Amino acid sequence: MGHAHHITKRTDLTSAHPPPGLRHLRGVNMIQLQGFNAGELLHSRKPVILRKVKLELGKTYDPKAAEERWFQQWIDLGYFKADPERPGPVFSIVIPPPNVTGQLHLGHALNATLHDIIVRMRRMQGYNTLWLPGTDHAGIATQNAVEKTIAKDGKNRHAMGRDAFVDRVWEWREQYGSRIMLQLRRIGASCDWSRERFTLDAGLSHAVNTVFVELHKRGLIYRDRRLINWCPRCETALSDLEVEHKDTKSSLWYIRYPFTDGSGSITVATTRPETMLGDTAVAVNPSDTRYSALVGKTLKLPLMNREIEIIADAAVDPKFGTGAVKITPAHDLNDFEIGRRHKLEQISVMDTRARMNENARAYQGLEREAARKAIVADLEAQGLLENIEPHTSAVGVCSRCDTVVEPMLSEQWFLRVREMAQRAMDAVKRGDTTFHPKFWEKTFFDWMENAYDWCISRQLWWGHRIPAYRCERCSHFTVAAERPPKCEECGGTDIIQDEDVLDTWFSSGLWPFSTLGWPDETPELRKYYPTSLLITGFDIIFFWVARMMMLGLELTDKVPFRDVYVTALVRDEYGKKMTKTKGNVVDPMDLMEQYGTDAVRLTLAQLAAQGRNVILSHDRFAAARAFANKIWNAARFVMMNLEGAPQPLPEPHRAKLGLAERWILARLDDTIREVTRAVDVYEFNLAAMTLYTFIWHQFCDWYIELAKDSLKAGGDRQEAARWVLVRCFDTMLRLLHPIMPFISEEIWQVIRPYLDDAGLSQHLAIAKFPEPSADAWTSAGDEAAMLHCIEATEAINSLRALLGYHPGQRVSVVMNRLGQGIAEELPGWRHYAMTMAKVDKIEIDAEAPQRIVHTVLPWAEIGVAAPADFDFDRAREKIGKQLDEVSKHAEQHQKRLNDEGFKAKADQETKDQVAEKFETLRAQQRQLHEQLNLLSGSRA
RNA sequence: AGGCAUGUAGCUCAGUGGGAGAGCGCUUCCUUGACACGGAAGAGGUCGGCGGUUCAAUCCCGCCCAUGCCUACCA
Repeated sequence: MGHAHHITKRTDLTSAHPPPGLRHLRGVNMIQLQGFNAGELLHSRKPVILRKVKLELGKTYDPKAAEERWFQQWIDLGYFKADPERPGPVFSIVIPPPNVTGQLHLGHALNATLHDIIVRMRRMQGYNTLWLPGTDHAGIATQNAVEKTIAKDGKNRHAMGRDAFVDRVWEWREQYGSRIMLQLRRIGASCDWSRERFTLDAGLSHAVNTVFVELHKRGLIYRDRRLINWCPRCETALSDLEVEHKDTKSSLWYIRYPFTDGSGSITVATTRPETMLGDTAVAVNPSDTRYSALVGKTLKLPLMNREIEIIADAAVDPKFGTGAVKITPAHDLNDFEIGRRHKLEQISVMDTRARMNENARAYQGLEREAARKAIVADLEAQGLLENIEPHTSAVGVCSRCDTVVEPMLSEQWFLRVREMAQRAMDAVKRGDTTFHPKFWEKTFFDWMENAYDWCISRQLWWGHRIPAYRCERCSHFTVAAERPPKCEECGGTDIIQDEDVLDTWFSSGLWPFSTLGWPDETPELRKYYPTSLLITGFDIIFFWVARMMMLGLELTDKVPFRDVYVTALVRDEYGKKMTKTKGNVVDPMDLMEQYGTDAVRLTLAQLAAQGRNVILSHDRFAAARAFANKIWNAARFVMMNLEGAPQPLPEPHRAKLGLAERWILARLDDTIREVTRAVDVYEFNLAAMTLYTFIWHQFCDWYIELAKDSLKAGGDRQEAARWVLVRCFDTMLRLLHPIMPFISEEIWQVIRPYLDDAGLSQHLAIAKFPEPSADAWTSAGDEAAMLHCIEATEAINSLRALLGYHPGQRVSVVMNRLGQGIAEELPGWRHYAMTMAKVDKIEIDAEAPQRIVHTVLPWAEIGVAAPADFDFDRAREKIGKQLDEVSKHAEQHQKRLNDEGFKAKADQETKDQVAEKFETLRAQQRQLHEQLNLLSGSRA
């Protein structure tokens, strides 16, 4: 609900533009394709060639038109299809498969955006690129979802029977399984959609069976009876990872256990009185002198009248409770271990739904909680309850249904992980696989070092049936990919397949190679495995990344991916995790509707800094939408000025480029370098920021403004400006395309006819990614000149505002005390500054007339004539402030220069720099003093 | 209980061993022929605290505080 209010609020604030439904009334962008219409293009299955595009652009960018226009064309033309036969460097990536029943949430949107950015960039850079999409059957999650659904019709899976229920789940999958894939297309994901996989596919199931049989043969998969985590609601075993710990307020009960000889009692403290029915000992620490005399004594277990012994075990903490612990090997992992050491009997007192069983005698049939109450009451009645203390402990609950997990004795299949974990850690230590950000490697190692064997069997119906066959005669399990004719142990033919299925993460763990055709040596496997990169959230490093590393190395002898980029977790604007129960889930589909897909993608890329959280704010999306609109309008400007221009535009001789042209082309090269570098090292936010700043604050704010004159001038200047505008736009759009694919393609198609068509692709989606020019566009002198131009412009504008000039009014400027070389460079830029700051004349070293307010730059004094009614106190205030600032800095530099340590230890280059800077600041300081005096003189 | 991360402008976040940045918000002015989802000019910060290393620390190191997350078999 919270977020909905904010969306509404934002819409209200910006009511200047209509809600999405009414958008068509205002700035609809109309790109008319001669000979085709967009509807036809969208539905055409045949390759389409765009010949000529005429532009009639509305004032506001309409994302929907572009989004509908291009995606289907890209697909139809097969741009995203991977061909293993194609030569060239490889970039491959498999999607973290979303659950079939899921729909796109912001985590997916972020993830897909980052995938798509790097995949599109690599594709444009000429890599043989594969992005493989697919979904996960998500065993327990999906089964629970379907159970909930059928419960509404009063049905349950047991009544339906296994086959009918599984059919029902498949129906569900048919219904919802493709929803999230369609939503990924909406966000622009350039996957090879012809290679979509599902973890229960025939191919992947074959891989799963193969792996199970192979790992069993290697002795890594085994069957054992031990204490496992059991969800009494789902009625299945769970892995350690599927148990969440929640701090729960409860009590610590102190219970007296009388000695059988009647000589007194020992008091134990427990958080689970109901399991005492299964106690088979009481343990104390061997070094605990309070109890050392009692070890070996027998006790009468209250309520059960069973004899148990006092034993000594080092695992007991003498400081907790009374230092004496009741031991229930069948219901507590710690007790299970102690029980094994002391060969204690294991008495299970609950059934699979956590109700007390026949071993609980009088309490049989009670739920856990009811049994607890009854037992505590009975103990109290017998005077055996010594004390009750409040106590908070971390209770394990099922991560899928929140039911309190019960440690249960059960026979299950396990995967031995220690050796595989070691190998995975070694691979990361060697750098075969690298985590980004690096600190996640520590998390990975921590878990790997402590990994227990993985319980991989589940008492569920939805999943990969375990390829093991139990003999009815001797109970031996024969493991085989196909149903064996007879028991391998006794030769009995009465064998049935294990009812259980595999943990869903078992098949997910094979995903990077099973999707490429493993165990067959397919061309895809040869070409694309190991994959280049895995992008995923940190919440599944253990569940998924670790398992893929272990299984990949074990089965293919290769790491499954070279790099792992761990994304942050998307949170709401209050920093809270988004959950359905909190109702703070923001639907990315709504965001795309409201702001446009490209704006959503840009925002997610900007927020994808290498931290842990991505906090959403609607203002960010609005800013990204404004940016899209800015680009759109820049395109309108360019197109307006290409009226009648030749197609393609001829490239002007370098000598005909003005300073502004050379400067913007140099900035463009900087941008190419920075964006490429940033994406290479997965700094998506930097790539986004770099483009944003270049396009808005360099290209639009400066170059477009400076080009206006040239465009009006005609001739060579017009030709050069047109060419530079188009070249910048072309390059910008190519750089932008990975982040904002729709608007960039939309505009690129319009400017495409003006580009040099040698080797030019039909669509931006497969155009070549830019590389910086071989030769620098600017000299050092050019750079200095433009810097001075910008500083002068800003200084004049600042003075204009101070002096209260109307923005349209032209002013006259005087420049005094020009620094070294300024007079020579000035002719190159003075007209730019005059345009940008609305100046009608600049006088150099003019006889300073009265009523001029100067500002002092390090390389010149710039003055603007004040209007007749100007109050000079305001100017004095401003100059005074400037003087304070400069004095402060000068003082800092002087202090540093006089510092003995600095003189002795700083290197010469630094010293020279500081000394030079100090001289400049001193000069500036003197001039500002003079200005202040002059202003005092001007007051009258 | 351990581990990891974070702490910079009102908000959301970049950033760097030598003069503190962006977006949004705020103030003032402006509909000028691309764009008011715009333009110009501003205000606003002891860079969480305390120590240390260094000629020099917002940045490196240590401790502390706050917040978030993960892990954990104190019954």
